Amino acid sequence: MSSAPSDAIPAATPDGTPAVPAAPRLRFAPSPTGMFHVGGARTALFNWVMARQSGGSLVLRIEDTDASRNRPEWIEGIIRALAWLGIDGDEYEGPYFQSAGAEGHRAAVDRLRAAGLAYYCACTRDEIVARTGDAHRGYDGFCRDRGLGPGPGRATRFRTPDEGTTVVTDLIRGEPAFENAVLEDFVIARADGSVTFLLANVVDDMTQGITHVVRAEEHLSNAPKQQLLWAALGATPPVWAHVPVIVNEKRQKLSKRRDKVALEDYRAEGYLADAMRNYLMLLGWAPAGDREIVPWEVVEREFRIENVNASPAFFDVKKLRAFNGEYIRALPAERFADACLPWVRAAGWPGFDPDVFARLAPLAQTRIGVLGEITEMVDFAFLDEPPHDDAAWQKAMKGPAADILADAEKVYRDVPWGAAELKAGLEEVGATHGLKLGKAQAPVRVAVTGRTVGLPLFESLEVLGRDRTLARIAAARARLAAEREDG
RNA sequence: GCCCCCUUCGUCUAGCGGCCUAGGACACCGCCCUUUCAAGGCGGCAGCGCCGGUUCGAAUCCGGUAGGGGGCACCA
Repeated sequence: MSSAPSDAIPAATPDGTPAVPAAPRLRFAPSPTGMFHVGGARTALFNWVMARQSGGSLVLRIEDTDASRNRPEWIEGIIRALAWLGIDGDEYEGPYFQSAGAEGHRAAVDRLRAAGLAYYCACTRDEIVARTGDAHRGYDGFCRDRGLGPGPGRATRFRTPDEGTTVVTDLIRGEPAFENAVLEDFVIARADGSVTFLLANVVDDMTQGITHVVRAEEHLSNAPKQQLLWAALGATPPVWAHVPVIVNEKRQKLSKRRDKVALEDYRAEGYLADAMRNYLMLLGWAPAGDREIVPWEVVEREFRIENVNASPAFFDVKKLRAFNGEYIRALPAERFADACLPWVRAAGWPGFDPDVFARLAPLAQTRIGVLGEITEMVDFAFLDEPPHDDAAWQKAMKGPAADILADAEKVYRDVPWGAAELKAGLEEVGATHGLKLGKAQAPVRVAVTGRTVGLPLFESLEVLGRDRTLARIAAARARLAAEREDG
């Protein structure tokens, strides 16, 4: 993080007021209530890039106050996923845990109450709904001026102003204005004394010196409430940036239940971190010029939060996959082979041979979109018999297939064992049956690899070796003969 | 119902008053290359939601309208 502070991130003062901290402080504050998802990843990336390009800092805060929904493995999942994307431990301060700040949170609530800016409320949800007749009407202010003291079942509400407007300065959306009158008196502390998100989040941002809050759009309506809290607590609110949500094909916010959103899942399928983060950054933003696939340095240099599109972006797995293919192809051959190893090993083939794999891998590099697909490309070489695929068999083993196989077996018995010779040999075989190579290779391919499509055939045969190739052709001939007899 | 946000090809975007008969990418469709399939090359299809206004001139500015989205918990 050597670069000098730049003007990349607009300062924290909307209007001429002085004082902006020299270095911006940003934060990523996920709550560990499930698998870390792509939306969170994008938000983290945005924050990270902004911190780096401005010479500021990033803090990671785990908002773990809802004990019933948190799990330690999800916390680890967040940290692991961030590291995968390049945001490892020395890229941020923390992780801090929100649960550790409970004392400060309560103190803030006490201060607010002492100042008359918050009050005890004894209303239950049912009572409120019964009075307002609408589950979405918000709090009606029933306990506002009852002067209630502490007691069982009594939450604490923040007293929102009756008049005026709260204007939120947002780097992406301009200055959304909210009438204070429509802001309900929201709960800041539950009956059991624990504080809610709205308050804890603000207190933590304050104590951690956060100057820029970059988070998902779903929080936009929380911003005026939180800004009021900042002011009530005597601090200058941060600059906000609410990034548009990521949506599915139905244009709805990605949901853990409906959509495939876990970063882990994509990683497990064989998406490369570089491809993923490049793609994620392009959701709502684009580098200068007609470029999309760019080195991370370019992203860090050119990204501007103000240029992020304010409308929701569709998470297009097809495009992600295309990006991934580009990144896979750009890998040096050895790096590609190494990158595939986890999937290849997980396949558990007893006959696996790293040297054979190293020879096959380059042939597969232009043929897969995600690393996980490597197994179906090379499995034939490590199984005792080619994989079974009836559809492929039916398609290839008709017409002159039996004769081609017979001739091929004959020729391959003593042709010099090299791809070029194997190709020439089969070309000749095909010619005697009036077939071009494209047709003639089909039965051999299915006989040896079990599939109708795959790696270049002759190179594959070369790697497989004469004995195994011949054995497979013979086996296919036998099966064909048996089928003919049956009917 | 209330509040807020959003609106360029199917999708992600470039565009920030004339360079736009709107550019790129993914997807899709052709053709070429070719041992299958990819990759690669070439070409094609396709868009400024709508209505007013401002202006010599609008995708770009303003106002409406329609549509979409987010939020409205003692969750975060």
